Amino acid sequence: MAGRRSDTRERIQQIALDLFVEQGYEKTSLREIAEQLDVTKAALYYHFRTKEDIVASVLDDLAASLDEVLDWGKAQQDLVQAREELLRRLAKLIEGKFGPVMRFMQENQPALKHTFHERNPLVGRMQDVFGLLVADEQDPAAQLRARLSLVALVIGNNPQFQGEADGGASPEVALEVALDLVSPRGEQAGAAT
Amino acid sequence: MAGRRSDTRERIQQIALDLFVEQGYEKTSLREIAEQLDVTKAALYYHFRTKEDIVASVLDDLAASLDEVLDWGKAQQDLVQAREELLRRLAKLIEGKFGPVMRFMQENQPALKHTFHERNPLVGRMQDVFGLLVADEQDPAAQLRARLSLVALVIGNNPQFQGEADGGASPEVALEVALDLVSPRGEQAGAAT
DNA sequence: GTCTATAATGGGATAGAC
DNA sequence: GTCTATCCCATTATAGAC
Repeated sequence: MAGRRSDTRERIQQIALDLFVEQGYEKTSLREIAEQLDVTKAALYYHFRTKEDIVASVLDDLAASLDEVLDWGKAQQDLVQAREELLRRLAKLIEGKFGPVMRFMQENQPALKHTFHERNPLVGRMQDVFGLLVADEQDPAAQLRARLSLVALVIGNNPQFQGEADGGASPEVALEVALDLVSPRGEQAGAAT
Repeated sequence: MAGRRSDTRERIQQIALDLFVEQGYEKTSLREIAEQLDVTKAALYYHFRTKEDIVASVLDDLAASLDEVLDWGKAQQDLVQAREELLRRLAKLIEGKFGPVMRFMQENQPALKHTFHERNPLVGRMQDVFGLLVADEQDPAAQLRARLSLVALVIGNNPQFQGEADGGASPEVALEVALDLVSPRGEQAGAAT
């Protein structure tokens, strides 16, 4: 499915996202994106009406994939047991093609808040993710840990951080740390995995 | 000390930083900063040679305060015991006037990497902080947890996140979570605090 | 120490040919 | 579907008066 008719649109999404992650959304100009694609600015405007729409389309793609995970999670009866699998599925997403998008979101929060304020399809879904991930909604520490578990996955899959570690490992380590953050408090030692 | 002669420079730092955190570094123009201060752009250029210098001066202030904490930490013999106190001192910094700067750093990483690449006085010091915070340098998971502990402090002190939590607490919760992240693995349950 | 006025540059976006 | 050429606008930064 999806064929290959006019993959230019996808090439724009990929190159643009890479540049946005590397240099930031505001610092990256359409001229720069066009140059890397060997096309002109006007060509970009054929595929996307505005610069913002490029980001919006990428965000929509992530939202769609996130919905699959969320639908699965909401259908589970035993949420305590589902939490671990939920985190694994999120990790798979971040290890795959959505790592850059997540990193973009984490490193460009002002742009997301300011330029995409209400048009961001991820805010509500992130709330849902945290809702599934956290055991006791009345426990602020658990709320914070749930957020940190996602941060762990994103940081752990960041090539830059992977280079720093002596051991070298990372996506696996990130998942291990993330799982520990959402596992019930008070009785874990070295179980799971 | 510090008197009050020409507090305009400090007012610029504060207002500018607030706007940088709120809207992002690139989206905030000097005109906007000047308007909030009821002065003109040219006035800013009397106190700071460039827009970048405003950020640099704020970063330098944080670096100086960080050095105090680092000097104390490096002087400790029992690093295992010092780790907890180290984190408390960092928490104090973030609870105080440096919360916005830390949030700025966390939410504007592309700008910091791109525009301040080698001129950022914090990169080396952050490495030092993590070096003190982590027990086993060969353990990638511990490295990641050390980084997350700082993220926890910053997020926990973010007013926006404080509003989300039902309980309401936060700086204390953030410290609790952060401490747990750097405490030796495998034998903690609910101790400390 | 702060102002007005302006230079110089680069950005996003559009019109219309091909 | 991609191009050339152009418009309009905001930005950083400077010059020089007060």
